[in-house]
Amino acid sequence: MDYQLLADLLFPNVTETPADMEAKYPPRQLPEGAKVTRFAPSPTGFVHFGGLFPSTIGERLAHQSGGVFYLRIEDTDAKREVEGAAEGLIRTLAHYGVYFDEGAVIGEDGKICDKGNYGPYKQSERGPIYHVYAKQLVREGKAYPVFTTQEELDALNAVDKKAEIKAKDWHEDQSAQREAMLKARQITLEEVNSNLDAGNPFVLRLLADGDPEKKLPFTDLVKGKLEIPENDEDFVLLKSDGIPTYHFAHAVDDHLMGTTHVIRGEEWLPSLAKHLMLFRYLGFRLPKYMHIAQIMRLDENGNKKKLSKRDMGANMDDYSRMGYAPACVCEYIMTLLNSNYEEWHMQNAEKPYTDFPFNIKKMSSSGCLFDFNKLNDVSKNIISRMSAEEVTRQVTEWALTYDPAFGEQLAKDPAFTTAIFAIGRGGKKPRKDLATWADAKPYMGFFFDCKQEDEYPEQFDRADIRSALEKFLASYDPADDMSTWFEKIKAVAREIGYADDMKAYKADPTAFRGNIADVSMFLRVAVTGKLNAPDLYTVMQILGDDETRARITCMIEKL
RNA sequence: GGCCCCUUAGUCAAACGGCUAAGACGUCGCCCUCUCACGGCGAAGAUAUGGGUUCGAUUCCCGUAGGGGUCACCA
Repeated sequence: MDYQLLADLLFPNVTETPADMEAKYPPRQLPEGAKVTRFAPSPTGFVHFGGLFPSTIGERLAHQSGGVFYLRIEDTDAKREVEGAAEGLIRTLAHYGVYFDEGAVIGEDGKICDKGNYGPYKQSERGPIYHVYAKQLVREGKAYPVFTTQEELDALNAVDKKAEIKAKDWHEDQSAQREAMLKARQITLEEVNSNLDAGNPFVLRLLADGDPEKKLPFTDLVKGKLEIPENDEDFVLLKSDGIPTYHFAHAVDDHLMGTTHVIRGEEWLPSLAKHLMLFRYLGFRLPKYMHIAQIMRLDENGNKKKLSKRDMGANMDDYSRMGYAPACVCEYIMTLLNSNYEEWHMQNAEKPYTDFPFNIKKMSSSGCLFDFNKLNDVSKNIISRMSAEEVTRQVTEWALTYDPAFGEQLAKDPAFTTAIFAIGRGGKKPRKDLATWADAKPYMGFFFDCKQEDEYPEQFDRADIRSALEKFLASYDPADDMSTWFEKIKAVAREIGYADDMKAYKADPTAFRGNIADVSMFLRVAVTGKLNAPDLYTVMQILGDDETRARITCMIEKL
């Protein structure tokens, strides 16, 4: 077989050589130790948690080392591409602090464009580059074409691959495939010519020289030492439309773009042997690999499953809707990424997570379950340390989008809203009431809208309650300081036969009709409509004399 | 089914072969307390399993089981 002739037949228009490519995309000039990483999504939908995870790692590693983090759009499957997905991806990522130095960016016109010297950054625009290397492989006898008629191709496209594979017998299928592969390798120049003349499309397959009986030692930065069987599958390099498969594009792009660390999900581990082979065939230096464990969820049988796009908590846009602040999600991700993050954070509470020295060695090699409990805890801590102004701003912004009526109430008087969120904030032991912005309404909505959410417990005499409210009203003075205010409540308690001191009450409960906590509760329900609320003195202060009295009066009338 | 990866409490996880196996979240109890929240104290709860190597194994090796992933002209 004359491989040079075959190469010219297959790629008559390719005149450039790999050397030309190398010259066009020279190695990056970066300081020692600088890492070049990328996020390479296929634009098939929204960003999900499982995508934010590796992109955060890439961002951290690159920026922490003075390297480059770039975005490459892997749009080699036109069938699955979703219009506008890439733009959405970039915006969502930016929302979570993942920004790119280079690659596909959103231009002033709102459309995707390139930034950087190693583009194009959309794989669909890199066809000629792939073809240079494809031709080279053919020239060296390392790749060969397999022709298909248009009808066969249509039939191929029609079947649901995944369903088909599940249904068939693996053994039988494998030997059949192997046989077909061996046969396809025997293609002659005559056959190539006649197929080309007939206008039949072809795929380019790699001529695999591996023996799966032999194990290839490999060190993954996350998984550690691995043994992978050599690849013996003549996998597809170029699809019949001339567009590369992931495998081929990965090798060419990450080589030319100078990626030093390939960060991807562990679902790529089974095809790693293919990639090692490709890099070897192409004469490319191998990047470091980090195969990170998947984020899992529990299925209905209690088994762990890969967190997939349809799952609750997968779509990052859901977090916005649920009212999680981006900073909280980022921190939660950091706790999953590096187990010592929390410890560091406790000692460096005021520093941003980007100051944390992220360490590859601290990454877990096993998949973790997504835990809303933990997210909420992380979230409460962060929000508890925010200023009242910041909370007001963010809650208002969230509510205006997802609960407009409430949002407008919050926005009407920002000083009032801020005063509410300032309750119990700022000290060493701040309140932790909010995990999400959506928690705000149940927490402090009563300031705007006093619904009777909770009833007085049955055991209390309505006459006692009425009497307590009336007596309080008679003595209430908004100018009182907190202890005076409380003394007055104590006085009310005594007057209606309730204990004004909890210790005295606990010592002999039968001596009283109730206690000071009960009296406070009478007031609380009247003023807030709830059994539980933040400090009642402050609540009354914020509500103001008129509103406080109005609410208590209203309750007295209802009793 | 073949191959690969993974396995310490419900969850996330420490413990370069060496105490009584950390810590955090969650759960429960007590304290503080005008309720809630915060905070404090405490409790329950784990090395999947069987062998080996070793004075000694969560740690190293082998088997088993369980879980996950993957096996496309998808990424």
